[in-house]
Amino acid sequence: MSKEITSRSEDYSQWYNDLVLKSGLADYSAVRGCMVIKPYGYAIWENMRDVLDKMFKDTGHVNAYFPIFIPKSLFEAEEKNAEGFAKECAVVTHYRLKTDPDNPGKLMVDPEAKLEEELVVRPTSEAIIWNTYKGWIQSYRDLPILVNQWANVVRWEMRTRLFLRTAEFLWQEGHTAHATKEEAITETEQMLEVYARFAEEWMALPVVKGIKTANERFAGADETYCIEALMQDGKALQAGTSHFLGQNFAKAFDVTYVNRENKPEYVWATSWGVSTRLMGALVMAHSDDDGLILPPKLAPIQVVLVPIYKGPESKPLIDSKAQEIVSALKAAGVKVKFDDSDNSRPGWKFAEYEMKGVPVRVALGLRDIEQGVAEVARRDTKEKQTMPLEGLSEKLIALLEEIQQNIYLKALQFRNDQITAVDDWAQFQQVLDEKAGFVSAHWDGTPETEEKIKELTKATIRCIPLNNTQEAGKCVYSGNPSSQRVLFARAY
RNA sequence: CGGGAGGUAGUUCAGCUCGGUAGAAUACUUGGUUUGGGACCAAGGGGUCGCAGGUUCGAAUCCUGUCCUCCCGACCA
Repeated sequence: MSKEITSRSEDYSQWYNDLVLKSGLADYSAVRGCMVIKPYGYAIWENMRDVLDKMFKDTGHVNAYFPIFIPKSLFEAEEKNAEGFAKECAVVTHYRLKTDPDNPGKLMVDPEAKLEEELVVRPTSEAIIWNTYKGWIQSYRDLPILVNQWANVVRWEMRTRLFLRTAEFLWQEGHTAHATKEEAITETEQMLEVYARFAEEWMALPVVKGIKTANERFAGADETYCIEALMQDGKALQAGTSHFLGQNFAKAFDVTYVNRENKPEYVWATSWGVSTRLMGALVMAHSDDDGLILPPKLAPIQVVLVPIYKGPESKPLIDSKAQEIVSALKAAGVKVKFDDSDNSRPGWKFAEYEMKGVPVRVALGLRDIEQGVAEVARRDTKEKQTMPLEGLSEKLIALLEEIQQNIYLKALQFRNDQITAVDDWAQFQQVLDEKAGFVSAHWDGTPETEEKIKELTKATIRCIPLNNTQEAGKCVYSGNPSSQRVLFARAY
């Protein structure tokens, strides 16, 4: 059939592309580097968004929306931030088209309609937001400001991959303003914790919480916190970041407040974000050669019910029994689909829903009904079992929870097996080439060594884990003294 | 942005070397038989050959340009 997926062992990249395209998550578009997120993929993103949005609100944040266009003069105000993004900015220079006199029926950019000041299409919104915050903040009584926005951003990437790196992507960006450094740092850490909890409890994706080195830090931040996940091919993926921005943006945009002593102070800032890249992480973390494996808590369809008809007279009986099951599951809040479509047979449906990663499939035929049972298949292990119809919905709900737990534990074990402590340079390279995953090694703390290691092995320091054990050692590359191990990996 | 590969029916692809007016499988539509792991029979519809130029009596095929995708590299919070 045309739905064949390239196996992971044959070509991991192709496997990923096949999965995304053939399970109906996304499509390529007519625009370079930009994808169409299809309804099935968008449904997963909506689930992620809804959960995160609630978590943000539970921690005191509110949503707002800022413009997609940022005047160049605002964008360049915070120099490091501007420089960091300059190479990948889309820029609007004109505001009008006109018919092309030399090419009937075609349009051209109207040279008369040049903007006085170019508009940068936001690669991130710190500039426009801090320019706005200046007007919102006068006194310590105006702080903190805890705002999040759900938006699209554009980063003109040279090489794109579905979900993992696209020119346009969807994300949320939180931007907070605080009176004190301590409060801002607490906020940064709190949001990292939110991301980690979301990844582990909802995506079933174990992550390492850590701090980025200066080289890997967000442009304009004093400190970047991150959650790092490991994909099945042993490459690391940065799944979310939370930045302590210090007073950099407050100074660039002159945002001050007066404290209780009526003295002006610069405001402290944070920003934090996760994007549709999480979709890529979700796909790569759990899925297999037969298709997606989705964690039940984020799956658009948690249970699919496939009827097995036998002769036209069986349909009413099977349908009515199926409806009972559907009603019970729906009443319990389970997202269930009853696929009674007649244009494909059961075997085809089985394969299709496996491809789409639906966690649980229930098959129901005359034989089952006679015996008062149904055939239940779980996607994560491919195991089938027979369950009594009596109390079926409770059993299915328990099974969904078990699947959620199982794929997390499986990913956790894989991740833990893929952290290798290494103490000499030859072994460092060998582990990267032959085993991949995270390499835990001593580093002398200098950007030069980090750069050199990247140049030689393509591995970067993914993070310095939070609450890292302090132990004396020697840098795996330079041999200089080091006080702790850091995690290296080749990354997406 | 450099190197390589590709773009022909909804999809996967053949046809291109050697120019002669478009083909398979599958999907789709209709009717029928079916249904416990990707059903079968019969009939039917569907493509400005990525786009734009050029060569030619004639271009999917040859030439030029351009857009999109994949792989590798450089780049990337």
